[in-house]
Amino acid sequence: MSASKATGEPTIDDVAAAAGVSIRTVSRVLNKSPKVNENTRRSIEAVIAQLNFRPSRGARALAMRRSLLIGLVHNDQNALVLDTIQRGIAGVASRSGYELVVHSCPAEDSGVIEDLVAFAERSRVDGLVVLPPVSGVPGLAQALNRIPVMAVALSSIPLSGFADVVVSEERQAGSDVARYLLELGHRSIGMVNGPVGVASAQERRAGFVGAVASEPNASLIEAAGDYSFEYGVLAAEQLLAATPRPTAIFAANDIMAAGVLKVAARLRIAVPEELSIVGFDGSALTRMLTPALTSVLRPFGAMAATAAETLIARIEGKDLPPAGSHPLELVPAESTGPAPV
Amino acid sequence: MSASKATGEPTIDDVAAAAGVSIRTVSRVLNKSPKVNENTRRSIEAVIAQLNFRPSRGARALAMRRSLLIGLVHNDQNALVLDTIQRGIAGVASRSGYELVVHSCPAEDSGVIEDLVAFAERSRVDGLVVLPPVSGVPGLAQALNRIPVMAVALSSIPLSGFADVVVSEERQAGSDVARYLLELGHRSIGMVNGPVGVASAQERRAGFVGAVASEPNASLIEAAGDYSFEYGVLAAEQLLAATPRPTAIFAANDIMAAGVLKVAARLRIAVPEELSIVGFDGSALTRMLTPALTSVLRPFGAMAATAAETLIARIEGKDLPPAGSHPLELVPAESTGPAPV
DNA sequence: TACGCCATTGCCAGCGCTGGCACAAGTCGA
DNA sequence: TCGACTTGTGCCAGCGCTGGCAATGGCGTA
Repeated sequence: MSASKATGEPTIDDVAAAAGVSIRTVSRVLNKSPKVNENTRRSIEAVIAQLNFRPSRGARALAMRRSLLIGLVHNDQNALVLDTIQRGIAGVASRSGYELVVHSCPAEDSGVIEDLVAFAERSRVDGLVVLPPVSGVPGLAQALNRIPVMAVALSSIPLSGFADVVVSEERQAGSDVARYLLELGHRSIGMVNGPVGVASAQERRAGFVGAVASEPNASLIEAAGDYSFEYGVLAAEQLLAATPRPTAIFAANDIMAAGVLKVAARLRIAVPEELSIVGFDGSALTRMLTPALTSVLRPFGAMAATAAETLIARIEGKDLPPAGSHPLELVPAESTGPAPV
Repeated sequence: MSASKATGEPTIDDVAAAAGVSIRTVSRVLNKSPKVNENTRRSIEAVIAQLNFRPSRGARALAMRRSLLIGLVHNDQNALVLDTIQRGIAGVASRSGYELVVHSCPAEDSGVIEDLVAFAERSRVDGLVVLPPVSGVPGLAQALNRIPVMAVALSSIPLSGFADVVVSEERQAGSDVARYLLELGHRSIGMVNGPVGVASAQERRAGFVGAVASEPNASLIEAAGDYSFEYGVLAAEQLLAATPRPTAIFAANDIMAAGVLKVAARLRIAVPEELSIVGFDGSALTRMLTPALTSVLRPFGAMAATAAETLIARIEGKDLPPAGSHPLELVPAESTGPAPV
């Protein structure tokens, strides 16, 4: 009954004793139950603050049959925005009493599902947030059907089998980029695509391709990509060897755009005078490159927060309107300019 | 007694029943206790595999009076290497039954300690790994004295008050960079320093400054920095306005080096013909810049793994020899060359 | 005045696991 | 052959918390 039986930490019993109520009432306060008298609540809260009491996560998890943990799964393709995303999720999660457990996927495709399932079972998280390109792995949703899973930044194409995805307006953004380049006078345009399995990349592409096609004089060449810098380099070498050489290239993420920029420098093609380059993500990288990269800003923090909110609602069995879509914003910088005459 | 009382998950009781032993013996197998007969162990492991049983983290934590959670604290200065570090920690942790909980610190200095203490109490992690520059916050070690804390990438200077730090050979690396630049013929040299509170940055600086000073004809100008890109830009503007203008600049991390590169481009100073630039960290950024950045590769994954191993040993009360130091490697790339004549 | 109802609060029984013993069985030297 | 060990296993008692009731007290209403 007295203070801190084993660990030295105060327990709910200590709080109850000090406040002169039963532990059940303290528990109600902790869980924000409405069935507690306002005065009682206040006095208990005062005792909690005074004792610096924190409920034991383990005991709570055991009694509630939940772990109060949310998992985040990603791989290093997201390195540049990982912090933003983690912050977005952790903020929402901690407000609801959850903590964020992260797991990096192996880089290779093979074994991703096994690895993820093992992680989910081992860590006993209550729900999972998955970032692309991991979320594009076929069969993932099925393999993880024991717990709620949210995918961030997938498009509205229900390709992936996930019940819940946080969407952003990829198609619109793709067509925005195309129109921007067309208005600058570009007619010979290249595109470095994102991974085939990632739906958002496909929507982005669809928006871009559609808008370019609407201009009769414009031609488009595409190259495959997987979001990696190396692939950006490869794709750029391919595109810049084409005849006629593109005067503008849209890369599906900033990292591949950096690869394009790198190749342009090596080939002594002036950016933006001879070649305009547009990236995607609006990551910190855009500022660091020379010239600074024109890119499409994706609100990763907000998207992650939305994902976390929806996920927690699902875990707790609440109904929440489906997450609305997030707008994307084209941010012009130094890497784009009028088409050369 | 029968299967899966509440959550549908198999419990240790199910395993014990199926294997025809008591739950205590199953528990011993789970905890790798040596006091189990080899045959018994094998048959229990078979049942565990067959039932796909995973011990409940909550129950385990409650009974062991530990959360089996390790916290990682960082802020976005580490964005580029965050994934590597998380992977390094998570790998070691999961092998020992721990999971990694991450927390991003607020960017502003004020309130970092309060935020961290709140996180540590709320999440009930068993131990914490702290990355710089967060680890350089004065008073942090004292505030977190309830749980073991490891700091990664601090130097051997016991400035910070942490009992355990994973060190790397910062001083040596600093002097390596200096000698490298001196051998290339540079005599007018600039340095963009790291944050004042971060001991590793100070050691690095000491090694660099000392080695430059050993060359009688060499002169050094320094500028303050805080690891951010913006500060790299500011520092570069300052250094490149000096007379005589430095022919080489060493930045305390890659991100600030990117800022220097940016300013050089803006001022139309050719790199490396007129100005050599050396970064620090060996992050992915080095490849993405043009010219590719000469940098010092820090083995973040290995350092993180060492930190995790030592931390877990401390949590479990084991004795472990203090973490050895990690060597750093200068990796020449395109941003450095002979001093202009 | 008696009854039913609502707002609060307390009691009991676990959640699934591990620590500390006690105990059964086998081993060995005297 | 017997006690003294060693090895392997089982039993009991929680760890700190929450869920489902039952219990309490105050009040309006018939």
